[in-house]
Amino acid sequence: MAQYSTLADGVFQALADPTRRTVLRRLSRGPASIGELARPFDMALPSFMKHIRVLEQSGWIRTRKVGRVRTCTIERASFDVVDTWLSEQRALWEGRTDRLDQFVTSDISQTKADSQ
Amino acid sequence: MAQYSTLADGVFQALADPTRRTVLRRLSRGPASIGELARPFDMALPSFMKHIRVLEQSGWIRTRKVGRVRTCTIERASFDVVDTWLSEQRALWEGRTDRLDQFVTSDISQTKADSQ
DNA sequence: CGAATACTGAGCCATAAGGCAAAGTATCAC
DNA sequence: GTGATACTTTGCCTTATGGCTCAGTATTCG
Repeated sequence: MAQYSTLADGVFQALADPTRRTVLRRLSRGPASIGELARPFDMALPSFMKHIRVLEQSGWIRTRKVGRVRTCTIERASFDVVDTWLSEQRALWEGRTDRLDQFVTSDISQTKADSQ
Repeated sequence: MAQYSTLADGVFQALADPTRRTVLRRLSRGPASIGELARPFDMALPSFMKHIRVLEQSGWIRTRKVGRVRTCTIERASFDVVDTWLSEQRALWEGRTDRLDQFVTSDISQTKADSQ
Protein backbone atom coordinates (compact mmCIF):
# COMPACT_ATOMS: atom_id res chain seq x y z
CA MET A 1 0.00 0.00 0.00
CA ALA A 2 2.92 2.26 0.78
CA GLN A 3 4.37 1.35 -2.59
CA TYR A 4 1.04 2.15 -4.21
CA SER A 5 0.98 5.48 -2.36
CA THR A 6 4.48 6.32 -3.63
CA LEU A 7 3.35 5.46 -7.14
CA ALA A 8 0.34 7.72 -6.71
CA ASP A 9 2.59 10.49 -5.44
CA GLY A 10 4.60 10.52 -8.64
CA VAL A 11 1.55 10.14 -10.83
CA PHE A 12 -0.29 13.09 -9.25
CA GLN A 13 2.83 15.23 -8.88
CA ALA A 14 3.44 14.88 -12.61
CA LEU A 15 0.02 16.39 -13.27
CA ALA A 16 0.67 19.41 -11.05
CA ASP A 17 2.48 21.24 -13.84
CA PRO A 18 0.64 22.74 -16.85
CA THR A 19 3.50 22.01 -19.21
CA ARG A 20 3.37 18.31 -18.42
CA ARG A 21 -0.42 18.16 -18.70
CA THR A 22 -0.16 19.75 -22.13
CA VAL A 23 2.46 17.19 -23.16
CA LEU A 24 0.16 14.37 -22.04
CA ARG A 25 -2.72 15.87 -23.97
CA ARG A 26 -0.61 15.94 -27.14
CA LEU A 27 0.63 12.39 -26.61
CA SER A 28 -2.92 11.16 -26.16
CA ARG A 29 -3.26 11.85 -29.89
CA GLY A 30 -0.20 9.73 -30.71
CA PRO A 31 3.56 9.38 -30.22
CA ALA A 32 5.86 12.34 -30.87
CA SER A 33 9.54 13.20 -30.67
CA ILE A 34 11.07 15.43 -28.00
CA GLY A 35 11.68 18.17 -30.52
CA GLU A 36 8.14 18.05 -31.82
CA LEU A 37 6.70 18.13 -28.30
CA ALA A 38 8.90 21.04 -27.25
CA ARG A 39 8.07 23.21 -30.26
CA PRO A 40 4.92 24.91 -28.87
CA PHE A 41 6.69 25.90 -25.63
CA ASP A 42 8.76 29.03 -25.10
CA MET A 43 11.26 27.09 -23.01
CA ALA A 44 14.89 26.00 -23.22
CA LEU A 45 15.23 22.40 -24.33
CA PRO A 46 17.08 21.20 -21.18
CA SER A 47 14.19 22.61 -19.09
CA PHE A 48 11.66 20.83 -21.25
CA MET A 49 13.65 17.60 -20.98
CA LYS A 50 13.29 17.81 -17.21
CA HIS A 51 9.51 17.61 -17.63
CA ILE A 52 9.88 14.61 -19.95
CA ARG A 53 11.98 12.89 -17.30
CA VAL A 54 9.34 13.55 -14.64
CA LEU A 55 6.63 12.06 -16.88
CA GLU A 56 8.77 9.03 -17.66
CA GLN A 57 9.80 8.35 -14.07
CA SER A 58 6.20 8.58 -12.90
CA GLY A 59 5.07 6.14 -15.57
CA TRP A 60 2.95 8.49 -17.66
CA ILE A 61 5.07 7.99 -20.77
CA ARG A 62 7.69 5.70 -22.20
CA THR A 63 10.50 6.96 -24.42
CA ARG A 64 12.66 5.19 -26.99
CA LYS A 65 15.67 6.58 -28.83
CA VAL A 66 16.34 5.67 -32.46
CA GLY A 67 19.39 7.40 -33.90
CA ARG A 68 19.38 10.95 -32.57
CA VAL A 69 15.59 11.16 -32.11
CA ARG A 70 13.85 10.14 -28.89
CA THR A 71 10.14 9.31 -29.34
CA CYS A 72 7.62 9.50 -26.48
CA THR A 73 4.58 7.28 -26.13
CA ILE A 74 1.82 7.64 -23.59
CA GLU A 75 1.08 4.82 -21.12
CA ARG A 76 -2.40 4.03 -19.86
CA ALA A 77 -1.36 2.77 -16.44
CA SER A 78 -1.07 6.20 -14.86
CA PHE A 79 -4.44 7.26 -16.24
CA ASP A 80 -5.86 4.24 -14.49
CA VAL A 81 -4.24 5.28 -11.19
CA VAL A 82 -5.95 8.67 -11.33
CA ASP A 83 -9.19 7.19 -12.61
CA THR A 84 -9.24 4.60 -9.84
CA TRP A 85 -8.62 7.25 -7.21
CA LEU A 86 -11.49 9.38 -8.52
CA SER A 87 -13.80 6.36 -8.64
CA GLU A 88 -12.94 5.50 -5.04
CA GLN A 89 -13.80 9.03 -3.88
CA ARG A 90 -17.01 8.98 -5.92
CA ALA A 91 -17.96 5.65 -4.37
CA LEU A 92 -17.36 7.06 -0.88
CA TRP A 93 -19.30 10.17 -1.76
CA GLU A 94 -22.23 8.29 -3.25
CA GLY A 95 -22.25 5.88 -0.33
CA ARG A 96 -22.67 8.91 1.89
CA THR A 97 -25.37 10.31 -0.41
CA ASP A 98 -27.20 7.00 -0.38
CA ARG A 99 -27.24 6.97 3.39
CA LEU A 100 -28.40 10.57 3.39
CA ASP A 101 -31.20 9.77 0.96
CA GLN A 102 -32.19 6.84 3.12
CA PHE A 103 -32.34 9.12 6.13
CA VAL A 104 -34.42 11.76 4.39
CA THR A 105 -36.71 9.31 2.65
CA SER A 106 -37.48 7.02 5.57
CA ASP A 107 -37.47 9.78 8.15
CA ILE A 108 -35.65 7.44 10.55
CA SER A 109 -33.00 8.79 12.91
CA GLN A 110 -29.72 7.12 11.90
CA THR A 111 -26.82 6.34 14.20
CA LYS A 112 -23.42 7.58 13.23
CA ALA A 113 -22.00 5.10 10.70
CA ASP A 114 -18.45 6.25 11.05
CA SER A 115 -15.86 3.46 10.68
CA GLN A 116 -12.25 3.47 9.42
CA MET B 1 -9.32 29.25 -21.30
CA ALA B 2 -6.38 30.77 -19.50
CA GLN B 3 -8.62 31.15 -16.49
CA TYR B 4 -9.64 27.53 -16.80
CA SER B 5 -5.98 26.54 -17.03
CA THR B 6 -5.22 28.45 -13.83
CA LEU B 7 -8.11 26.69 -12.12
CA ALA B 8 -6.78 23.35 -13.33
CA ASP B 9 -3.32 24.25 -12.01
CA GLY B 10 -4.62 24.68 -8.47
CA VAL B 11 -6.85 21.65 -8.68
CA PHE B 12 -4.07 19.32 -9.82
CA GLN B 13 -1.42 20.89 -7.58
CA ALA B 14 -3.63 20.21 -4.58
CA LEU B 15 -3.60 16.51 -5.45
CA ALA B 16 0.20 16.38 -5.68
CA ASP B 17 0.56 15.93 -1.94
CA PRO B 18 -0.36 12.66 -0.17
CA THR B 19 -1.58 14.43 2.95
CA ARG B 20 -4.13 16.40 0.96
CA ARG B 21 -5.30 13.35 -0.99
CA THR B 22 -5.87 11.56 2.30
CA VAL B 23 -7.86 14.51 3.60
CA LEU B 24 -10.03 14.47 0.48
CA ARG B 25 -10.58 10.73 0.86
CA ARG B 26 -11.78 11.25 4.42
CA LEU B 27 -14.03 14.15 3.47
CA SER B 28 -15.60 12.08 0.70
CA ARG B 29 -17.22 10.15 3.55
CA GLY B 30 -18.62 13.31 5.12
CA PRO B 31 -17.74 16.67 6.72
CA ALA B 32 -15.19 16.82 9.54
CA SER B 33 -13.52 19.39 11.75
CA ILE B 34 -9.91 20.49 11.42
CA GLY B 35 -8.99 18.73 14.62
CA GLU B 36 -10.63 15.49 13.56
CA LEU B 37 -8.96 15.58 10.15
CA ALA B 38 -5.54 16.30 11.65
CA ARG B 39 -5.67 13.49 14.21
CA PRO B 40 -4.31 10.65 12.01
CA PHE B 41 -1.28 12.73 10.93
CA ASP B 42 2.00 13.01 12.81
CA MET B 43 2.23 16.70 11.93
CA ALA B 44 2.10 20.05 13.71
CA LEU B 45 -1.31 21.68 13.46
CA PRO B 46 -0.08 24.86 11.70
CA SER B 47 1.52 22.64 9.02
CA PHE B 48 -1.70 20.72 8.60
CA MET B 49 -3.65 23.96 8.37
CA LYS B 50 -1.49 24.95 5.40
CA HIS B 51 -2.77 21.89 3.54
CA ILE B 52 -6.36 22.81 4.42
CA ARG B 53 -5.75 26.27 3.00
CA VAL B 54 -4.41 24.81 -0.24
CA LEU B 55 -7.47 22.59 -0.62
CA GLU B 56 -9.81 25.48 0.10
CA GLN B 57 -8.13 27.92 -2.26
CA SER B 58 -8.16 25.37 -5.07
CA GLY B 59 -11.85 24.70 -4.57
CA TRP B 60 -11.63 21.09 -3.35
CA ILE B 61 -13.25 21.94 0.00
CA ARG B 62 -15.25 24.64 1.70
CA THR B 63 -14.80 25.45 5.39
CA ARG B 64 -17.11 27.11 7.89
CA LYS B 65 -16.34 28.17 11.45
CA VAL B 66 -18.94 27.83 14.22
CA GLY B 67 -17.64 28.88 17.61
CA ARG B 68 -14.09 27.60 17.92
CA VAL B 69 -14.55 24.67 15.52
CA ARG B 70 -13.97 24.95 11.76
CA THR B 71 -15.74 22.24 9.72
CA CYS B 72 -14.62 21.17 6.23
CA THR B 73 -16.91 19.97 3.48
CA ILE B 74 -15.87 18.52 0.16
CA GLU B 75 -16.93 20.17 -3.11
CA ARG B 76 -17.67 18.24 -6.29
CA ALA B 77 -16.53 20.92 -8.72
CA SER B 78 -12.85 20.03 -8.53
CA PHE B 79 -13.57 16.34 -8.99
CA ASP B 80 -15.33 17.31 -12.18
CA VAL B 81 -12.30 19.29 -13.37
CA VAL B 82 -10.07 16.23 -13.00
CA ASP B 83 -12.72 13.90 -14.39
CA THR B 84 -13.26 16.13 -17.41
CA TRP B 85 -9.54 16.28 -18.10
CA LEU B 86 -9.26 12.48 -17.96
CA SER B 87 -12.27 12.07 -20.23
CA GLU B 88 -10.74 14.45 -22.75
CA GLN B 89 -7.48 12.46 -22.84
CA ARG B 90 -9.41 9.21 -23.12
CA ALA B 91 -11.42 10.61 -26.02
CA LEU B 92 -8.20 11.65 -27.78
CA TRP B 93 -6.68 8.27 -27.07
CA GLU B 94 -9.67 6.32 -28.27
CA GLY B 95 -9.97 8.52 -31.32
CA ARG B 96 -6.40 7.52 -32.13
CA THR B 97 -7.18 3.85 -31.40
CA ASP B 98 -10.17 3.99 -33.70
CA ARG B 99 -8.05 5.38 -36.51
CA LEU B 100 -5.42 2.74 -35.82
CA ASP B 101 -8.04 0.01 -35.91
CA GLN B 102 -9.32 1.43 -39.14
CA PHE B 103 -5.83 1.37 -40.58
CA VAL B 104 -5.15 -2.21 -39.52
CA THR B 105 -8.57 -3.50 -40.51
CA SER B 106 -8.85 -1.89 -43.93
CA ASP B 107 -5.16 -2.22 -44.77
CA ILE B 108 -5.29 1.25 -46.31
CA SER B 109 -2.33 3.60 -46.00
CA GLN B 110 -3.57 6.56 -43.96
CA THR B 111 -2.32 10.13 -44.27
CA LYS B 112 -1.21 11.81 -41.12
CA ALA B 113 -4.35 13.08 -39.43
CA ASP B 114 -2.61 15.63 -37.26
CA SER B 115 -4.77 18.66 -36.51
CA GLN B 116 -4.78 20.96 -33.48
C1' DC C 1 34.64 14.72 -43.11
C1' DG C 2 32.54 18.74 -41.29
C1' DA C 3 28.30 21.17 -40.43
C1' DA C 4 23.80 20.60 -38.77
C1' DT C 5 20.49 18.40 -35.89
C1' DA C 6 18.61 16.28 -31.63
C1' DC C 7 19.20 15.59 -27.53
C1' DT C 8 22.12 15.21 -22.82
C1' DG C 9 24.76 16.58 -18.71
C1' DA C 10 26.34 19.92 -15.43
C1' DG C 11 25.93 23.84 -12.72
C1' DC C 12 23.47 27.75 -11.14
C1' DC C 13 19.55 30.71 -9.52
C1' DA C 14 15.03 32.15 -7.77
C1' DT C 15 10.89 30.71 -6.03
C1' DA C 16 7.71 27.47 -3.99
C1' DA C 17 6.60 23.96 -0.90
C1' DG C 18 6.29 21.57 3.39
C1' DG C 19 7.71 21.22 7.73
C1' DC C 20 8.81 23.26 12.57
C1' DA C 21 8.19 26.17 17.08
C1' DA C 22 6.34 29.97 19.47
C1' DA C 23 2.92 32.99 20.45
C1' DG C 24 -1.69 34.76 19.81
C1' DT C 25 -6.92 34.85 19.41
C1' DA C 26 -11.53 33.21 19.98
C1' DT C 27 -14.63 30.09 22.11
C1' DC C 28 -16.39 27.25 25.59
C1' DA C 29 -16.95 24.86 30.33
C1' DC C 30 -16.56 24.77 35.10
C1' DG D 1 -13.04 34.67 35.62
C1' DT D 2 -9.81 31.16 34.52
C1' DG D 3 -8.21 27.11 32.38
C1' DA D 4 -8.87 24.27 28.43
C1' DT D 5 -9.76 23.74 23.66
C1' DA D 6 -9.51 24.75 18.67
C1' DC D 7 -7.64 26.97 15.67
C1' DT D 8 -4.61 31.18 13.67
C1' DT D 9 -0.56 33.98 12.71
C1' DT D 10 4.29 34.72 12.27
C1' DG D 11 8.85 33.63 11.29
C1' DC D 12 12.26 30.37 10.17
C1' DC D 13 14.50 26.28 7.95
C1' DT D 14 15.31 22.63 4.58
C1' DT D 15 14.20 20.58 0.43
C1' DA D 16 12.12 20.52 -4.02
C1' DT D 17 10.88 22.61 -8.23
C1' DG D 18 11.27 24.94 -12.56
C1' DG D 19 13.74 27.78 -15.12
C1' DC D 20 18.34 29.37 -17.34
C1' DT D 21 23.09 28.98 -19.89
C1' DC D 22 26.89 26.48 -21.52
C1' DA D 23 29.18 22.68 -23.16
C1' DG D 24 29.14 17.98 -24.61
C1' DT D 25 27.71 13.64 -27.19
C1' DA D 26 25.61 11.04 -30.80
C1' DT D 27 23.56 10.92 -35.21
C1' DT D 28 22.65 12.23 -39.83
C1' DC D 29 23.42 14.58 -44.40
C1' DG D 30 25.58 17.05 -48.09
